[in-house]
Amino acid sequence: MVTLESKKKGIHSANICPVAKVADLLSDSWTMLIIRDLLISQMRFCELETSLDGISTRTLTLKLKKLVTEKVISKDDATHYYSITKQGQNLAQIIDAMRGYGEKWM
Amino acid sequence: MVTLESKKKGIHSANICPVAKVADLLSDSWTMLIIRDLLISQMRFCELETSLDGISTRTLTLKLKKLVTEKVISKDDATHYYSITKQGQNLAQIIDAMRGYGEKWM
DNA sequence: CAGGATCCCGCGGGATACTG
DNA sequence: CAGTATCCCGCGGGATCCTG
Repeated sequence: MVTLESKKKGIHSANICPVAKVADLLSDSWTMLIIRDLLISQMRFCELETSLDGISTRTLTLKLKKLVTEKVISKDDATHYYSITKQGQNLAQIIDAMRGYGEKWM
Repeated sequence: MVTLESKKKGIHSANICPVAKVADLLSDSWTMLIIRDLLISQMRFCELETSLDGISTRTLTLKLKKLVTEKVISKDDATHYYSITKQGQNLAQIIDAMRGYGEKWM
């Protein structure tokens, strides 16, 4: 019953807590890695597939769609390139903070 | 087959990319919210249960155990209080970055 | 190459009941 | 209150095949 609700209004009172909102967005690790890659340069589907070793086409498709919907990335329909939007670039701070922690403590 | 491996060495070549490591640690949203709460003050099991509206006892138990193992939080066995470790406090930068993005863009 | 469509399995995690 | 122990279900996501 939580599951059904959470589909609509986001998990864990995501509508009030900004941290929860982002947690909901990034709650699977593939998503963060896609963003990590696209922050470096635009990439095509198969490039991401290679970089994200092990991801299935289905999952990559779904994650990319979600990120496009969230305006984090955009797709050039002519060239088939995915790239970070201006909004999405703000996620760099999160990724950087993660990298900092990971390098130091893990 | 990925699943079995990933249990040992972490998901998505987590052993080489620091971002992937942290992504693996934070790959479920409950974990981030637990950290968010404990960054504010130490809390007991039932307090977390209340704050994290909707979490099951089983899940909270598992997440807390994992975080203790990761040296992110620690438990006082006498008082039953959970609190952030010094190492864990470094996660504040990630949480803050998340809050910043969430407030501005979501 | 870029995805859509299916099929299917595992495990993350909820509900509930019980113990120290 | 602070968990532990089961039982069970849903869906996230892998594998595979097909299309433009």
